[in-house]
Amino acid sequence: MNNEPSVFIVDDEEPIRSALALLMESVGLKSESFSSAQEYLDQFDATKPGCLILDVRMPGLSGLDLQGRLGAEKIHPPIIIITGHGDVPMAVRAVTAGAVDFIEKPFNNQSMLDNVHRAIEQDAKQRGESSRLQDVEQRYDDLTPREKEVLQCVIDGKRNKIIASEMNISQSTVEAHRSKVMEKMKANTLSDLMRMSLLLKLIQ
Amino acid sequence: MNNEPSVFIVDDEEPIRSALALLMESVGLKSESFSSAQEYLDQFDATKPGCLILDVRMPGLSGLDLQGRLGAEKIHPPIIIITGHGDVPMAVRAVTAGAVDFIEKPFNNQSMLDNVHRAIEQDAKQRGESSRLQDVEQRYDDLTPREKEVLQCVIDGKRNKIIASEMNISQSTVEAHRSKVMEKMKANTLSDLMRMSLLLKLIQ
DNA sequence: GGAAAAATTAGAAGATGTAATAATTTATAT
DNA sequence: ATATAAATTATTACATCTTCTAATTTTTCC
Repeated sequence: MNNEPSVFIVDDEEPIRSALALLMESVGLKSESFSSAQEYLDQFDATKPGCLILDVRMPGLSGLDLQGRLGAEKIHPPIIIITGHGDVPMAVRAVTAGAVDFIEKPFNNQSMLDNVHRAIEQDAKQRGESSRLQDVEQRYDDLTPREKEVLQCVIDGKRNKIIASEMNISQSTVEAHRSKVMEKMKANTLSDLMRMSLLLKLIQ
Repeated sequence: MNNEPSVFIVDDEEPIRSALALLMESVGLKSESFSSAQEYLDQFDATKPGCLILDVRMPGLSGLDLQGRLGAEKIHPPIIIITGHGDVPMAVRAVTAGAVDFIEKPFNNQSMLDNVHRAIEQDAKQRGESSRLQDVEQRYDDLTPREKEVLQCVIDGKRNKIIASEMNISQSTVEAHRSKVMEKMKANTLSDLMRMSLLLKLIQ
């Protein structure tokens, strides 16, 4: 597997693409260029780390459209938007939709690199969090329906006795489910279990 | 106590202030107007619910300056920024600093009202969360240093025996501290305690 | 210096949770 | 229909946590 982050450059103007590619190369960053949003989407692979430099105005899918599509993905590279003729509402929309930056052309090379580095760091961070989450989600999915019920009761702080009477089963059964839950979730302590339940948003 | 939310209007131009005040009155919203950022700051009261409509360009403290000051407060009303001559970088800066919106004059009355209502809702929500948090913080502050240490160990999932040996005290002492912690924090169960510790960011 | 708060310890009784083992009854799916 | 997984129960022994009572030592503050 290749862990090295890439800068994905999506712009319909060739000179911009090569200028950005060159800029990235100059600091040892790998880059991949695409001349349209669709072309990027076609090869999109959620597992590839990096960040995205995206032009707003392009034939076909616009940059903001692409941003919208990516927003539906579980994880995607942080997006830096560049534009030749941006207006304020467009910038506000892009940033509130989660873009890490919105930069007007012509941009300053150094500040672009700063932004790229920050975005790549952010990507690495959220990618780490996401992989932990997926681990835990996998374990949770392995629980049987009954075990999930018991888990919910446990994180609500209910005693085994209470759980048993609420579920109309014996305390022994609750204990059996509970120990299965701990085993399957790989939790050593109740607080482990609570921390995982947090990630899974079973709490609050 | 007065729970009714206010729209705080901060703009150096009188006509804008009265237009906005009138607009708010037309939908039954209370408003308070200020002709400068300093004037608003002088009367600022974190306990007053509502939202803030803020002009960027003003003599003295600018809108963005005021936004920065408020950002240092524990809680403040959501900020809607309005501007006559905004540029993209300014908008990006304001939104990434947490402004809920950045609107250019002249604005559409209806969309302004929509934004105001959304902001007031958001304020009510974060105000509720913040008051729960303050409750819990108050209780936490009442813990003695030793009790705080024990609490940290407990939420790390350590057993009393382990805590005792790590702190070089007897298990009885740990039990004593622990029960004091539960009592002072008003936690009935371990999961109550974990939930509160989350709010306090003692976890992760 | 002395009052008040905090930290410390112990012991005992009872509640609660855990682990290991074993067995029966229900689903579920091929 | 029949393996397989899930759900159910019980028992025993042990570990752990909780509560209560009572007391001593140490700090802290006025």
